[in-house]
Amino acid sequence: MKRITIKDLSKFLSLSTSTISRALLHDKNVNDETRKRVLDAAHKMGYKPNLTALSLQSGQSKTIGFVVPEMITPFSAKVLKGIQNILYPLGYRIIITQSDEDPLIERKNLQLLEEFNVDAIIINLCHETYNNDIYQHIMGQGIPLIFFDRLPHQSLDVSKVIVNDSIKASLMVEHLIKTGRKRIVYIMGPTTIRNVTERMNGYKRILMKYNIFDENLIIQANGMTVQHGREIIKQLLDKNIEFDSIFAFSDTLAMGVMNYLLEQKVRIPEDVAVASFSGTELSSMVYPQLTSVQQPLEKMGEKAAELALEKIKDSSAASRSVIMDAELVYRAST
Amino acid sequence: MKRITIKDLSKFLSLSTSTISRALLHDKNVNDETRKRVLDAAHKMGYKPNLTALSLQSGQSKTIGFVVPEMITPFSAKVLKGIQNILYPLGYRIIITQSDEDPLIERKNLQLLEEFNVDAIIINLCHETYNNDIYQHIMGQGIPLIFFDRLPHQSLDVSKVIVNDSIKASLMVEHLIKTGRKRIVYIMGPTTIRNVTERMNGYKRILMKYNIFDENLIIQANGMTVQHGREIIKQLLDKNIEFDSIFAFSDTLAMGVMNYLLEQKVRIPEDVAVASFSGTELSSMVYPQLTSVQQPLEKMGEKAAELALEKIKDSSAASRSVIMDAELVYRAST
DNA sequence: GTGAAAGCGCTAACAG
DNA sequence: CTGTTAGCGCTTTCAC
Repeated sequence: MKRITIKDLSKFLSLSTSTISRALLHDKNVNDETRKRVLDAAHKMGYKPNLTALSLQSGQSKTIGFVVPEMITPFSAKVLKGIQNILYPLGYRIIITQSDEDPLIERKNLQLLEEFNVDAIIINLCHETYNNDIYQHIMGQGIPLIFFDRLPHQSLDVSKVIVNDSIKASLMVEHLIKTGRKRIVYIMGPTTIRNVTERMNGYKRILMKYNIFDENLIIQANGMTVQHGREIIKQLLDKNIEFDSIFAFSDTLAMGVMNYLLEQKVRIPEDVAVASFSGTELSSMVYPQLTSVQQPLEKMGEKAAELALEKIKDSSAASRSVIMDAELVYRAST
Repeated sequence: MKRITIKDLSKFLSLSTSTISRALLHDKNVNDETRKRVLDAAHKMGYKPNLTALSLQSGQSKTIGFVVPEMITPFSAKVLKGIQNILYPLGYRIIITQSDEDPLIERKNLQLLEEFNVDAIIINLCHETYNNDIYQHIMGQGIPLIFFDRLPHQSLDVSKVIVNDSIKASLMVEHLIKTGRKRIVYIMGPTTIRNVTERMNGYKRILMKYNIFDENLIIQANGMTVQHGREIIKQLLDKNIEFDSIFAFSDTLAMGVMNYLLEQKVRIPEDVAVASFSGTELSSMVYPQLTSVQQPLEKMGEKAAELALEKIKDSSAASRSVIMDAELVYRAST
């Protein structure tokens, strides 16, 4: 019932607590015999170190905060997986907070994590600039901040993990062109998200190269949910703008687009091809299965965790930007 | 940079740490004047209590473990939201672990949480019986275990939160019957999950009532992913078994079924109606939108958190089972 | 109404 | 190689 402590072991073995501690920590300054006795007893009595005591002692909470804009899609869960891969074996706890795409909630979450005294925060933010002051504040408190996917606008000196949005967007759009599409719509999310612009740049560059760029084909959704996708494609159809394919900023936008098109008896990909950018399981869960730029989310999580550890170990370590390679996956929608 | 401690305040105000502590805790044994000075200074200097120290002192980690089988669907995230609603304002941390539908990983996760010294664990398990010994062990350590959604088989004395699977399954199947369907297939998941059987019972009962039960129409998928849904419906078609509708155990199974049917040019719902049981956003993200039994996931999370708190406060509190009401939501797939 | 001292579980000087 | 002591930040007796 009650947890066994070092003190219990010390009484039981008639050794000082320090010796027990040393033996447990595999300190060389312990007689082999003694160490064996201690380890045996610890095992038999089911000794488990009290992490709270360790935290207090070391001044580190051994806790990492994870802040994400949403958990409706598997996106964040995938990244979390990667973070857990690295951090759980090291005895770190991970605390997750969801911001619901609301900078104000994100703000609260960050404050909460500060109270929790986390050793570092890994964050995918929901608005480029809104919370810059808090990011600064957190970092001022000596808590490393690692960004992934969506970055803050102002070039804070932070470590980050991203994919090369622009290039991969180009390649995906080029894929559409090569399959004979000419009127390619880019459905973008809110421009308060850096990647939205990055992917647009890639889109624009390749279309210009092929001499088929038409700025009327860039349209902006008010958000990034399936519902937003439905709304924006409806508007597009209502305006009678001609198009033969869609490049959507996210899987969810693409799903909304596809749903609405299918309802209108538009055939995918025969009449309209659809491609997106993301990398979640969603793209292979829908009908038709969605061609998409697949980000290595789990790996990104692992990398982010490693960057966090670097900063924890040495708070003056230089910030690093890791750019990972995303993969184009062609499915039935194109 | 460095966190302000009670000691800092004590030096600054020339008061003992005990007085500071008392003032901060709104103990009556403090002069109003003094309290005001302390509170002011604490605020100005940005004092934040060190939760780790509090934990060590109180013997409670103020941390709750959350164990889920998967985070691909928004199911767990929704429940988590509810848990956070209750627990974050109270200063509790929440640690999440994913079991990937693998009892062995679940086992590891539980052990991890025990190491983390959590005050309670809220769990949605992945196999009815496999880890019973660990559940017992955890409870033996005085850590309350709260189950939701999927329960352990052996009737452990634990608090739990569920919906009335059987009744709602009946109602959903009756909805299919009332829209003219007669050959209704139940696609079930692994029977190592209690709800699978529960929902089957509901399905069976109503079909028998209408005198159209045919046990050949109960088929079992090997898992619960979209892919499993695809495989099982393919088998069904290959076997040339006649059917006009599907009641799927989960949203993901239903999605796999729908995808495959659509690929085979089967019309939904004209040729085959599809309904499922779950309650995640997925059902309105797919085409056609999926009729589904919607569970009040966020509320379930809140309830589970409350049950956990009850047990934390008074470890001898009686276990409670909360049965929540699920709602039938009719969409385009039926 | 306030302070001194002990203790939560552990590690890390410092002695010996 | 082992033991003693102090201290991480906080609350909580026990004195005064």
